[in-house]
Amino acid sequence: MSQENEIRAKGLRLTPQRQLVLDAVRQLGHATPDEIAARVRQAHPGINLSTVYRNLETLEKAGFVIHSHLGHGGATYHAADEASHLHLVCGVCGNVSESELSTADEFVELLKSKHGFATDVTHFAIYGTCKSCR
Amino acid sequence: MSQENEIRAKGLRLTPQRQLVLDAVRQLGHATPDEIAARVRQAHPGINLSTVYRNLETLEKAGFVIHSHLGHGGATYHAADEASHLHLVCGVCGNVSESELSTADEFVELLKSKHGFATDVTHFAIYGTCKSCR
DNA sequence: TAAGTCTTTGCAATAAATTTGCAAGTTTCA
DNA sequence: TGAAACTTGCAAATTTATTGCAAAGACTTA
Repeated sequence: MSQENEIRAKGLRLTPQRQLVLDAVRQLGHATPDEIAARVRQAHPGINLSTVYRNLETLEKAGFVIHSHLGHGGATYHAADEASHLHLVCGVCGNVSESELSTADEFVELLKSKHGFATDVTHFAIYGTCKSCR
Repeated sequence: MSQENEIRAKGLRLTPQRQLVLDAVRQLGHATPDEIAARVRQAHPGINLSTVYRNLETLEKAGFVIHSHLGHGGATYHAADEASHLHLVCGVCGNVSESELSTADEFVELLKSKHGFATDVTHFAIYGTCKSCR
């Protein structure tokens, strides 16, 4: 074989569906399983939603993608190697904006020193009201 | 009438179900609609889940309770007048611990000055790994 | 306190988001 | 290439939450 695929390199089987799901997550930035399925269907119309769910789970275990909780409902996925950031969700307009991880540095430090808690600030959204909705 | 009930005082009708839902939220601290229903059933076995949902919604609009997002799924409710706090959810053991609101003061300030974002830190959980799971 | 009015409840049906069982189809690797 | 292990598609089952309605209950007022 000419060049090792990254998915195979992690000991996973390479299927078109799996590769497409990973590609879609990378292209979409933040996306729900449903949005990811829609994207994959552009190249591979027959893919089943359950296949998308199962691949997201597999890809997350392998470290390719990460999910976080932005809205009031389901998870959204993004590529693990994408520079990560805080998600600021506006409760009024529903918009998701971003902030650098470093914004939370002091806060994370405090939680560690006060409670011994190792925070992953990217996993859940920061909720509030954005500038323009105030 | 002898003494005004707090629920009636807000212009809501006082039903046993409604009072029991409010009581349950207060007693349970953080609880999902399902847990609340289970608690209410101890006193009022026939209550329907949809009644619980509708009352939680009504009680939230009236300012008695507040929901936040702790786990990976649904909302949990707590009394609005309970001293509020940050929710620290451990991804390993699933435990929810608390931290004072003031822990986030600097962080909230930063988000405001950097992005004009008014944060409600109680609404979503802070996710990470707790002391004993590290 | 009984009538009238508006709200709430229980129940059944529905909806949305996932998850699971399984048979058939693929991918790997010796 | 062939056997073993893993994946997929499909349908059915779950879980969590919402909605329509008719019956029951709470309130108000005369």
